[in-house]
Amino acid sequence: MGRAPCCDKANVKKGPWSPEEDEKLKAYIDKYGTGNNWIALPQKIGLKRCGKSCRLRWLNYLRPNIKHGGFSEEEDNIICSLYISIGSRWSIIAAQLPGRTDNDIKNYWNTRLKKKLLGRRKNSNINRLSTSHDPKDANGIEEKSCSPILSDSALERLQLHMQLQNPNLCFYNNISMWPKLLPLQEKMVSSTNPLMQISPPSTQLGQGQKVGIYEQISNLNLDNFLESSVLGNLNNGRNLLDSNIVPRLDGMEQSNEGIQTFPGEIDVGFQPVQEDSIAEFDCFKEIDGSKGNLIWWSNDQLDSKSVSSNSWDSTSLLQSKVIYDDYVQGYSLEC
DNA sequence: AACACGGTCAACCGCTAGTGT
DNA sequence: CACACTAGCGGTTGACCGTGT
Repeated sequence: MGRAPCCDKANVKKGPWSPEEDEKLKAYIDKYGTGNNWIALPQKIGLKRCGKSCRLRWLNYLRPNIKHGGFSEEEDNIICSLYISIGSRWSIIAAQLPGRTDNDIKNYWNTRLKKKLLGRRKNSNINRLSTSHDPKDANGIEEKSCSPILSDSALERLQLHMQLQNPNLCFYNNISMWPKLLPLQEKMVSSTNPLMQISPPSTQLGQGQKVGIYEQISNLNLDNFLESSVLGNLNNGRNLLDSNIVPRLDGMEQSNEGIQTFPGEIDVGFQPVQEDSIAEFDCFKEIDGSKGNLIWWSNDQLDSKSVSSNSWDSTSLLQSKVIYDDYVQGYSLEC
């Protein structure tokens, strides 16, 4: 037994809205409001439309102060930042952009922004994938393509991750991009965190360089880092980059919220140690030539209602694992 | 001029969470 | 507690339009 339809589809008009329909809907809502019942609304007005359709039309088009098109560079950066951080939570992203609808942002991302950001990177990534794995096996027999089968979303975010890893742009590899830690913070971080005492061979210091928290992070799993930053942000209500952070590398299983443990991987989590200390964080400038800042968002900057109402926590955990698996699958030497 | 193709965007669809009974 | 119903969300579709051939 299927679900009952929300409306009588036989008597419901579909397709583009006429100006008359718009006027009816707008006039009614202006006068009476939605009455918190979209299903009943079209009958009251005398519109042969589904309630859902009315709602969508109002929210995406008729609502006051709606902006269409003409996204500013600042808006671009906000969308990019949030997409990298939280993925396709369009409603959350839209909540940060007054006058923009989730539908608008979704369309804008899918049709323009994604291409703008990924387009230039695409070729180099393809090259990397094709050259990093010999298409022929030891016997010279051409293998079936081992190109990673990534979900679109995972691929996009992976590519953006890689974009952030660009040696010329990435803050992991570019010390000048590292956020400035307050002296006290740096001291706290280095004195309390075992990670800071671990200096892998790859982190030999060059002149004028320092090994700090961010370089240590760079030796860890990138996805863990990014996903943990998001999880730390939303699950704990604290922002990795707003607060000070302490990556954890203690080899112990962690079950705390916001701490992810992937099989066979170093356990990486982040603990805020000083919430009122805000590190400067402008390291994502000029990604793909953009002059603006990419912004990492703290929980209080996000609409916590929409976040929580979206069951974000559980899905993000799953999603991050999927992305992580995709990443491993895609770039595994076994491939 | 006619056609093909690709980009854009409004609208629809199906699913899920929340709420009321 | 179970069920029904609704709002809201993200993915997808299809019409429209501009551009290239």
